[in-house]
Amino acid sequence: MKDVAQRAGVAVSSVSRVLSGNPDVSPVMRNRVMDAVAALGYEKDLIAQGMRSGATSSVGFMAVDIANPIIAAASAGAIRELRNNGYSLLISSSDGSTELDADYIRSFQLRRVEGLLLSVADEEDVRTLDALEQFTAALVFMDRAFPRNIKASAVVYDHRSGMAAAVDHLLDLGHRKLALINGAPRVRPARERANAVRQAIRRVKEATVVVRGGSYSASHGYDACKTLMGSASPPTAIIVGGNQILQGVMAALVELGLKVPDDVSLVTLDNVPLAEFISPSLACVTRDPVNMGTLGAELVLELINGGTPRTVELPTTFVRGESCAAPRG
Amino acid sequence: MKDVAQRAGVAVSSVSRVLSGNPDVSPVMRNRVMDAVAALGYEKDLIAQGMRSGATSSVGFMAVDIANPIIAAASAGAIRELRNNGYSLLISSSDGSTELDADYIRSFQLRRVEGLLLSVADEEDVRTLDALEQFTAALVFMDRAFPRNIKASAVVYDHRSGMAAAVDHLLDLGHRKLALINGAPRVRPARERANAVRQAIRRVKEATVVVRGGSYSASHGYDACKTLMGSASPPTAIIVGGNQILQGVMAALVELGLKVPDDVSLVTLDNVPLAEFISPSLACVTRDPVNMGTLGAELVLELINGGTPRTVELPTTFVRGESCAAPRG
DNA sequence: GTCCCTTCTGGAATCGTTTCGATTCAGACT
DNA sequence: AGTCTGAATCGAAACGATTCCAGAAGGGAC
Repeated sequence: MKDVAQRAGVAVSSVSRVLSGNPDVSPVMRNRVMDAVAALGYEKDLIAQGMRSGATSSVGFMAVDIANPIIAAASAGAIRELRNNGYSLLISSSDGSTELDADYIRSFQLRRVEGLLLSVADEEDVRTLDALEQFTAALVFMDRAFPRNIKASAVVYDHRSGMAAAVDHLLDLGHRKLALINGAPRVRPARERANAVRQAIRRVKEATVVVRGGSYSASHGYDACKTLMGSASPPTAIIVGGNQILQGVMAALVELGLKVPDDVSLVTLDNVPLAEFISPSLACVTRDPVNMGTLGAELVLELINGGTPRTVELPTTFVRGESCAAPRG
Repeated sequence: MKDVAQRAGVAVSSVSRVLSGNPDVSPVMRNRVMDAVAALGYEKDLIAQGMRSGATSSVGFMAVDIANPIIAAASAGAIRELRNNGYSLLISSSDGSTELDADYIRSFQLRRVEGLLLSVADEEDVRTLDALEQFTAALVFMDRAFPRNIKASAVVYDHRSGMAAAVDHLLDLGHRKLALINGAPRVRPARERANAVRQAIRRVKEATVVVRGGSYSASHGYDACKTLMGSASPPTAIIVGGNQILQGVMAALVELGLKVPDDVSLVTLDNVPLAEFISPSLACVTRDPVNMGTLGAELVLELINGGTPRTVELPTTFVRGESCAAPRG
């Protein structure tokens, strides 16, 4: 910029005014500066701008696992929305480690992001909560609960309605012994699903449900499924709380020689792309993950521009499939 | 930092020295400064540091579609590796738009990233190439070819060996009319696959292959499959060049009432998580996408630290499946 | 006591912008 | 001619850190 000023024979402040579209510049000045800019191939330095203005035009995105298709889709939505508003996205992936979660929050803070979209690995982790309390920029939780003292917006799914519809369907088919193989109970979605299922089942007096919490992993699905199906009175229907878990469940069912839906009915989560070609087709509770990212980005921009925190709820839908049938006998 | 200096009764330069681990500080000075830092809750400003030193400790990641599971997995690998070296990752997703590609490259440049990992949407696009020539930081291409005049490292897949093995298998089963429903020919992987298939088929004189290029989309797969199978002499085996394309192909086959492998054999790409539960099991050419991200990150760090550009090749493997059988008759 | 050397510390310049107050100058008015 | 106004421009300070240079102590050796 100094070079540009020198070449144009003007002061750096004038160059800055021209480049920032300040109206107090004469046409002749504008031309001289623009010529010099073109001649020297000058490019502004966003770092220096950010340093001066305090606005880095960047937002952080904290995911448990960016390779998870649901989260990847959400990030794609956020990237799009933020790009349209001149913001860049810094992404992290904690791989489920709560220490990394806390570290990342601090790291984003040091980088002076203007906002943070996050799905923490554990809502109750002290280190994470500490880091969040220190955090000063805009905060938007994605499908997570957070303590009152933290001022933040949130975008959450209405897991209850989708789950309730699934349970209703199973009850209507005649199932009375259900099981939910759930994810980590320390995050909102798993809690909501468990609560929804427990509540929906009350409609039929003699119906019962077993909830098996664990991690969002194939191994948890595998173990839980084997245990459940090997018990004295196994469930006639299983609701699977995550696409990773599903893999383990499917593997376990194959090993046990159990057929879906003949031996056990199955409801799963988040229709993954090729699932429609699995036979029998899988009944599932779906949602629009891209939307979560888009909305999250909108909320964070709102906060950055001085808006007040608010929570937005997105729907989930139950989709029937051949994997659900009346129980035997 | 000024506040810290004032509270400790020392100069800012001394505070900086203490905090940056400069050996020229007395223990008493160190203690006074550290006390003041703790008392004031001081946190360094990475923006200001970056401005002064020119090192932003950030790297860009440019994907065609971050929601694609392969790319998402690669980004997860890159994030992990970069995090371990103190770098943050800025992610973009161009949704296949070449203009956005060029814009993003410039945007990363303005943000002074120290390196860029990228998969461009079109290797030959002029605007993209222009932007790349202007780009001054470290450059690592992910499974893309690039012109000689651009100094960059690259991590590429050996698509040929996996594809050749697939073709060999089909030829051995007796197939003589193959088809490859391919992605966009303006990027390396699609070109490599097409070339590999054309070359491998020569082993058997009377064998032929039709290559149908297009986009990496379900609709392309659907259209191409319908056209191919509706032709006078349809192929007896189809190789599908992408997981999005596969969806369209599967849908088309269902509509046409064609059974795999009875009516047509199928080889696909990039075993997606639940594919193993699709019946018949899908033969596919697989690779390790996380590795691409990890290696890409290593290469970019190498360049940042003054290393010379180099290209690393990763293997692909053909995995047999029930979707391949001898052709009818 | 002087000189030199080492060790530590302070002050100032610097990175690339933006912005504020000051300055210049042309033209209008008295 | 003198004063005033407003537009256009300039110079300098500031953002928050790092780093170089100079200088101040302190310790030994003579």
